[in-house]
Amino acid sequence: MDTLTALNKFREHVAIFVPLNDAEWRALVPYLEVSTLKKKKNFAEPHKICNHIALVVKGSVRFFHVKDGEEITGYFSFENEFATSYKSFLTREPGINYIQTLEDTQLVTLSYNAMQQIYDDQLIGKKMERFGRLIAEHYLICYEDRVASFITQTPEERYNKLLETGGEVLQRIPQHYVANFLGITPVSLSRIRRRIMKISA
Amino acid sequence: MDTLTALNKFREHVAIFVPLNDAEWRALVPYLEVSTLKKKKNFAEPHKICNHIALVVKGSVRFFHVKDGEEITGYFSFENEFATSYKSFLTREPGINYIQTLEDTQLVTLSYNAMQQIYDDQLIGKKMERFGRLIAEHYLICYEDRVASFITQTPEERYNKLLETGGEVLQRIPQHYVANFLGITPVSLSRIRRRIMKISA
DNA sequence: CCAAATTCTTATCTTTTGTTAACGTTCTGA
DNA sequence: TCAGAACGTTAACAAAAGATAAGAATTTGG
Repeated sequence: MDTLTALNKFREHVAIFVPLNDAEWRALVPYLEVSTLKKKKNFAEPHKICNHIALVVKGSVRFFHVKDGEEITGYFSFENEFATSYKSFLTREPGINYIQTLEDTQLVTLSYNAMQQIYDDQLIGKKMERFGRLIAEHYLICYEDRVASFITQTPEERYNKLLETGGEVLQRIPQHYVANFLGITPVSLSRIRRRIMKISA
Repeated sequence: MDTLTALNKFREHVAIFVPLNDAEWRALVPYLEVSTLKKKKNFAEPHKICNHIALVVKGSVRFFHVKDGEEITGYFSFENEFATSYKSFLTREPGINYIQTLEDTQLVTLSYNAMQQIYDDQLIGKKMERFGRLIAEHYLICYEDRVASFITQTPEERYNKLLETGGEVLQRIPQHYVANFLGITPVSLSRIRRRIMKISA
């Protein structure tokens, strides 16, 4: 995808939260960067400050922790979703997880410094504050649901819910990543699937 | 606590995120409400839209779901912490959980409508957009950590971490609420505690 | 194209958790 | 003040999950 198309995808996606007129868009563009990462390249790493927030315009990324040498996958971002190691990005402290591309992936990114400049911009500052707020609120809601699912549901219930609602993850992601995402081991997910098979059969 | 003291506590707490000068504060005050709830009163309920965000200036509240007639506690807010059923508040859809006072509690609240008016206010709109953003970002980070703990840690590890870091919850909250908070049953937490006792003894 | 790596399932065994119930203690509200 | 409710622990059993390993199928990368 060429740079212009990528930028336009970004504009479209931002418009879901705050529509920008042409003048505002022109003010924003200089802050944006378009980058392409090959498969299995890191966008964020532990012990490093995550300096960018990215919109995935093509491809996908995976969030994971490494514990005792094992990768534990926590999240995914597909096309038209944002990705950043939020805590590290916001606090300017080293992060604790990887964000890695699952395939060749194109990103439109904003650096932390660019973000702060934008917030203080005369023309678009207020609108972008709102944008930042709405993005944070959006992901806050996602996490609220997710924490609720960990507290109120069994792994099997979480998987069933994922079957009902979530398409993309189940289609495009290896099952052992999904297991981590649900908070269980791959072996355990395999057993849950068999259990469900037997019941519905 | 009298109304003026409560409002000043609110101002102080907001100042952590965005300091307000006197003119700005005077513009904000008319939107604020101070209310007192007796112990075990609901601030939010399932099937009802949560219309307010609250700062707890005195007392404490507990978030919980009800599943199969059982209460499952997910969170607490103590003094100088905000409380709202975020998803319901933001999406204007009925919530799925209770928020209930644990003791006689005093709150400074903002209604959803007030919030929207404030965001569009000429004088303080931009600053309050930032405030809303920073609050959402703050709680987003809390949730990011919490989800990571569910994915990467065992219940025992989560409890040990809580012992290290969290004071207030452990001091002021019945143990079976803490168990829910950790994603396990009260019986299981009791066993974990015994296990830890034996090791450290 | 083929060897190596990855993925998923299955089995076995161990550990942990859930469930239910009992018991003593503490708290609470009428 | 006093009876009932709530709380924490423990026990016994069932269910589920973790750990490890083996094996088949698939994918991948050189």
